[in-house]
Amino acid sequence: MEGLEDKLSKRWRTDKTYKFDPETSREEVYSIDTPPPTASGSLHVGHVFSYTQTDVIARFQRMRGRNVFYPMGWDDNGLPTERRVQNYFGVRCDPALPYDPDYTPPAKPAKNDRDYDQVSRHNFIELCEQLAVDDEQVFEDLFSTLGLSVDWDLTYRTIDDTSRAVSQRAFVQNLKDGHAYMAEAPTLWDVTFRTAVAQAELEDRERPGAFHRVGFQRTDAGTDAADGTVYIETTRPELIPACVALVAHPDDERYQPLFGTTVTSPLFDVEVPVLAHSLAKQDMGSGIAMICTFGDLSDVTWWRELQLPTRPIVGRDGRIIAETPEWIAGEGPTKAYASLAGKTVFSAKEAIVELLRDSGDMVGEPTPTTRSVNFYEKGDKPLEVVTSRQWYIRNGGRDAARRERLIERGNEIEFHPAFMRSRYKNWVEGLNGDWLVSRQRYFGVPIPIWYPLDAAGEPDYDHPVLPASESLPVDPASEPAPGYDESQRGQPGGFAGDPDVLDTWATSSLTPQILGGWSRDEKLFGNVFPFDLRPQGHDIIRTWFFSSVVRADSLNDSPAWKHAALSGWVLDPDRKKMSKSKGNVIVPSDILEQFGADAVRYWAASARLGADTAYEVGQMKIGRRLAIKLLNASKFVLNLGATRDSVVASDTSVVTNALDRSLLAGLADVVDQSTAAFDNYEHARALQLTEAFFWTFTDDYVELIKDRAYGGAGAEEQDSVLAALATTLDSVLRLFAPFLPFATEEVWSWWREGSVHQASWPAAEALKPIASRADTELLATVGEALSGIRKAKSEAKVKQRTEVLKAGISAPAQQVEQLHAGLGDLKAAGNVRDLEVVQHDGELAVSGVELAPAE
RNA sequence: GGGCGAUUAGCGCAGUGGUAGCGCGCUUCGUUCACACCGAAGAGGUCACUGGUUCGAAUCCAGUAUCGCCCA
Repeated sequence: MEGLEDKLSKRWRTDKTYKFDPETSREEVYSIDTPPPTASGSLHVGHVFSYTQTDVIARFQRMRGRNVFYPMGWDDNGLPTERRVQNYFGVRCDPALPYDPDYTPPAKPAKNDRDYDQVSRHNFIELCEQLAVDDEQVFEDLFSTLGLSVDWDLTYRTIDDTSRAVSQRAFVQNLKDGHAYMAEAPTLWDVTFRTAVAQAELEDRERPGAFHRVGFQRTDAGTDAADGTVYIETTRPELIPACVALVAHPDDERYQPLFGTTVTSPLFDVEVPVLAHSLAKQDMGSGIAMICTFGDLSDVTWWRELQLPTRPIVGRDGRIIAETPEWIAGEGPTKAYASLAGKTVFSAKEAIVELLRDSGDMVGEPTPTTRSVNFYEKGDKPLEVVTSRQWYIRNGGRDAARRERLIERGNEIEFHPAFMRSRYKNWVEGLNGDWLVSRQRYFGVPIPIWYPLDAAGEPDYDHPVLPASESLPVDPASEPAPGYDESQRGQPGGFAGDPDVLDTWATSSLTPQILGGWSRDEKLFGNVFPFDLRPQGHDIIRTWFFSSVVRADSLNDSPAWKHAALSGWVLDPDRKKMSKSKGNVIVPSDILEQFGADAVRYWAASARLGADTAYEVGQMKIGRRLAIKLLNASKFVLNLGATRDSVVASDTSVVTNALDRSLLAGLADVVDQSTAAFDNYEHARALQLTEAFFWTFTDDYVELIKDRAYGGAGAEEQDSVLAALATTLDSVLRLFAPFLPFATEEVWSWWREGSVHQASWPAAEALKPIASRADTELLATVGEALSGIRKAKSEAKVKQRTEVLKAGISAPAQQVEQLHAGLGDLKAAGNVRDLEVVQHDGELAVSGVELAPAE
């Protein structure tokens, strides 16, 4: 096994074994839209696992005669790369700095990120590009060693010129068609990364908090003197200055009398209405809540549906806005606000609790509680909701008809396994807003938009300036808007470039368009789109899968793919998800080195699609054993004299022996079943079938026919055996080729021309004439008898080669016939001198074994 | 709280209506000219639980429990 990966993967590269032929037609093509991995992330065993499963399918389709379009790309666009570049080089982007063409990063990054080098946006992007290329080489080497049958000539990057152009073109197209729009709206905001965050990037986390019981004064207290105070319980008292209303459930009798009245907020004396809304929870706290702009997504819903004013107090830096807002007036309120201004929300909370305590507006002590809080999946501070101007793509989140349409798109795609479709459906049904695609970052695809500036220098957002399609990709931060000169940038009457980049998903959702040649090579696009296969993990159905469906629907009015193959996850042996923090991550290059690619592939391919699978070294050892067994058994078969010419083709008359016919009938059956399994995207089943057949072949058949193969029963019998051996080896190599590409290719090279990976998938047709007059059970029966003889020797604790002087086999009539057909082979393999077969009802049994005395 | 899935031998898994399977591990034996990175043989399971449908259920239905994932 050693050395095969290196030798053969180089040969495949040189010979362009996996090259896609562009001169083709749609029916010939099998196209695969692999989600490009993030090369700046760490390589983990999950990559090896899922990419192997895809490759197995690709190899099968190629052998079935399809022109396989199987590119690999690198998703090097976006935050993970930015982060890695910052830490790797010790730099930080300051977009205000000018470009320094001679810049070199520090030899060693500063320990504290405060001391990182400040670099211009252009320099920062250069560093991203530089590091991404290095990272990608590591991935490519690994995938080559693993034996992925990717056409490396088609490699792409989600940040390269083509991808940027396609991404921008698609965005402009969406904008023209009304699928993209700009809006000023409450937006989930990560204060650490200073960027907006989309619904798909959200994560709920449990966080400790505390209910603060705070009183609001009724403005009609004079008329209803009983009690002029309404108590709310809030976990975010620091947002009291942002309060715009109180809300209770319409059925809540305690508060029904208050609906339509107003109250004033403590400390700030702002008058707000008391309103009813069904989203308010009667059993939560005191049953009445304050609505702030904005504490969380419920606030956003209330604000929108109850048409409330906006009173934001949290800035994009996560701090309370410094200037006193206009709605806070009077000496007391102004002073109270001043003591919060500029503080983080955390400090502001402490400060306001003190104020409320002193003023007596807070009753009792805060009650600890746990609540779930929105986080950006990559962030570690709770998200704030801020109002800002952002770009959106319509995804059905605000439009039920469109949601239905996208669910229907999902129904047009065949999921493997089928139950995964409900993940998609559930996600689409649960959407609550459009897809926010602007990101306030640097390393990404720039939003290809400029805005005219009016006489006062204010941007006119209603009349954005779009680039011409042929000028893409563009960078509005460094290129002037069409029809303007760079000198007019930022000048009254001039223009401004949109400073943001697109969400990475806005580009990665376009991999079918990027690699299929959309808008650049319509002939190619017509031949590969919609893609036959989308392989991916089930965890990214809501992100990658969904966003791709959205784009293909809006741009191409089509589903993006015909089939989706969802891989499971790799779990550690304790069935926990592997993660860096748990320290249970396996380095793929180590296991490839240790067990060999075929062995690792065997482990990955023996898992069904969708099945989460334990990382198991034992399974790789089995794979390694299988690969070695295949090499050894093949060597043996070929040394017996089997050649290419021994393989049975149209003339099947050479196979005269019934046992040989039985083997080939079994082979025909395995070919049929394995093909059906593959067609059904059940590669694990195909592997299992072939493997079981192969072990029967080596353990029973090969043992039985050795004497005949050496010529012990004459030339005709020998020819029959050699034909059966060669035919079986030929098919078995093809059946195993998708799983064990290295071992099968090595064996193929010993006796055949070209590559097994360009050979055709075996067809049972040629074997049908043999199978039709064969007894498929014969081999199993004779094998069972052989086992009986071996057992007698095993129990007598003698060597297996010990001669048997005399033995008897009793079996039902049908099996007696089978045993007679294989009697010569059985006697030779068991080294039996005198073997008597008698008919007897009941199970086959070996008895009366007389062993020759030990020497 | 909602959705989806899993539960079969010590471990990892296959098995969608007809006598419970595979591999590892374990026990015993064995270096015959393909293979010690090996071979042969063997032991080992109330198919999570409770009901139901059926002549017959690991398999279909309902419920329960435990675990996992996704979403609130």
